[in-house]
Amino acid sequence: MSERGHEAGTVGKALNVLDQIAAFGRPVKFAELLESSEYPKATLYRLLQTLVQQGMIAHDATNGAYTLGVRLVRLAHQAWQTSSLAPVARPYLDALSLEIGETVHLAQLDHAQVLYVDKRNAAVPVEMYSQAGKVGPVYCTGVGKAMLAWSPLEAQSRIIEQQSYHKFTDQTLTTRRALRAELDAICSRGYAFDREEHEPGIICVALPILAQSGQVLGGLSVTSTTARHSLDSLAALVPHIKNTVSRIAEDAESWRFPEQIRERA
Amino acid sequence: MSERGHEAGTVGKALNVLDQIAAFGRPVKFAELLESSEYPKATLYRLLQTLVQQGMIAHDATNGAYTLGVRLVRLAHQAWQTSSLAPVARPYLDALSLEIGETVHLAQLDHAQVLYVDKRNAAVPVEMYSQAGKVGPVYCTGVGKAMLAWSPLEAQSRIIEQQSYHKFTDQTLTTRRALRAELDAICSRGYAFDREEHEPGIICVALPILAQSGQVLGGLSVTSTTARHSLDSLAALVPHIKNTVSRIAEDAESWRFPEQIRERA
DNA sequence: TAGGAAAGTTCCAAATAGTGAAACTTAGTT
DNA sequence: AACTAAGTTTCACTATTTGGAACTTTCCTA
Repeated sequence: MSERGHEAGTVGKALNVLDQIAAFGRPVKFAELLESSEYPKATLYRLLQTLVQQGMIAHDATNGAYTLGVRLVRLAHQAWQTSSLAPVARPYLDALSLEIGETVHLAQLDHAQVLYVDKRNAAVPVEMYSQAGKVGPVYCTGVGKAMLAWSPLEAQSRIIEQQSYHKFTDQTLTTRRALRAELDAICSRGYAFDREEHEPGIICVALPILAQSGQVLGGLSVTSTTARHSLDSLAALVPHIKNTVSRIAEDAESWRFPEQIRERA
Repeated sequence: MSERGHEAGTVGKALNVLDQIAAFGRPVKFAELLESSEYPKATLYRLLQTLVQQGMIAHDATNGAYTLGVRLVRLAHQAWQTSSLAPVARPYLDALSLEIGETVHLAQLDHAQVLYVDKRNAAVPVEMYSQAGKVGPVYCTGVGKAMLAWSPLEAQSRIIEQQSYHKFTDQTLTTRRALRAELDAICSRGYAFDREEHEPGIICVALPILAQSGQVLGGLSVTSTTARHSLDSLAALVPHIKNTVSRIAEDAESWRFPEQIRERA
C-alpha cells in the first residue's frame, strides 16, 4: 500500500523507521512497530539498535518504549536556521506582526505540503491549528495556494494531483478543477485568500515570496477571524505585506552565501 | 581528532555527514565537505546522494550547495512534541513567566550538554524552536548544574569529565574540583544559582525536574540581570518555581502512556 | 507458582549493498 | 583550443546487512 520509501538502502530503511516512530507521536513498543513495519523482526530490531546507538531515538529501559531522540531536535535547529527563510524573515515578521496586530505565518513548500517555518501571534491570540514545524494542506490554505500559484507548471501539476481534497469546511475546494481555476484567479489578482476553507471563521490573505528568478521561496500570510475582518479589509493590507515579502526575498537572496569563501591547500 | 561516530555502519556514516553539514551552519559545496570529511570522495558522494534522495538534505542545482532539508524540521517537530518535556510543561511555563515576568528556560540533558527545549521571554513570548534546540554548557548554567547535581553518580562523573571548562567570565568555575564542590552545595541548598558564570550581568536560579523515582527529567530556570535582581531576590522565587517544577514532573509521568493500548490480531 | 505464550534478543550462512581507486565527464579558466 | 579543477560514474572486491530460526526473558493465566 505505502508507496513511499520503496528504494533500497540501509539508510533509507533506518529513516523510514524514524518516520514510523514519528508517526505514532508517542512512545512505541517494539511489537507495535513490528506490526506496522514492512521489515522482518530481526531487521527491524537491528535498525532500532542502530538508531538508538546514534542518538536519533531513545529507548526507555523500564517500559521498552522507543521515542524520537534529542539529536533530532539539535539537527533541526540547525536545519531551521540554515535552510529555512525564518532567520532572514524574522525581523520583518516581527515588524509586520506589530503593525498589523494579526497572526502572521511564514511557510515553505515541502513536497506537496505546506510547512510552517515561523509564526507570530495576534495581539489577541486565537487558538488554531498551526505552529512552526507543523505541516498543512496546500489546497485549502492561503500560503499553500499562493505558493502553488507561482510554482513551475510541472511541479504545480504534480502537487495538484497529490492533494487529498478533504472537505474541511463548506468552503473547501474539493476538485482539481476548482483548485486550478482558483490558482488562475490568484495569479491575476496577485495574492491568495483563504475563505474559511480550512477552518470555519478563519480567513487569511497570503502572498508568495519570490526570488528574482521567479522561483518560489516561500509564502507569507496574515490570518484573522470573520469576526474581526472581512476579505476586503484583509486585502487592504496587501500593499503592506507585499512590501515585507519583497524585502524578505531580497535579503534571502543576498544571504545565500554570506561571503565568498576561498581557500587553497 | 573527532572521537564521535567511529562506529561502523552506513547509517552512522550518513548521520555523521548530516552532522557535518549541520556544523557548517550554511550551504556547503561538495569540495568543502570532502576536505573535512573522513570518507573518500566516491563514498561521500554516494552518502550525499542518498541523503538528498531521502529528503534529509537539499541540493541546490545552481550553485551545487548542500543544506539540511525540511524532512528534518518535520521529524524534529515530532521529536520536540513527543520526547521533550516542552508540550507538558507549556502551560506551567506560561503561567510562571506571566507571574514572575522574567525569562524562563526549560532544559534537558543531552549527553554532556544542556539542550534548551523551551523558553519564555520576559516581554515577547516566542512560539517555538526559534530558541528551543539550542545547546549550552552544563558547568556554567543554572539548569545545567541543577540537572547534574541530581544525576546518578556514574553519569555525573562522566559528564564532569567531559566538560571543556572555558572561562566565560570571572565567575566561571573552571576546575572539576570547584564544580564538584558547587554540586554538593546545590544539593544541600536544593537549587542552583548562576552567578554571572556564563555571561556578565546575567544571573539565574534553577531547579531540577525530578520524577518520583528520583530520575532527572529536566531543569527549569528563571533568569534575570544583576540590574533587576540580586541572588537573594531570585532565591525568594524558589518556592514558586518548586511548585511549578513538581507539577510538571507529575504531569510528565502520567502523560508517558496516555492510555493502555490493547489489540489482538 | 508452575506452565505457557508472547515479546524481545541472538545466531549465522547466504545474499546484498557498500566501497573506493581510477577513469571519465563537465564546468570553469587562461 | 588547451588546461585544470570539480563533480560523477564504473566495477571488481569486500564488508555489512539480511532474515529464518533458535534461544532467552518477561509476563500472564490457571
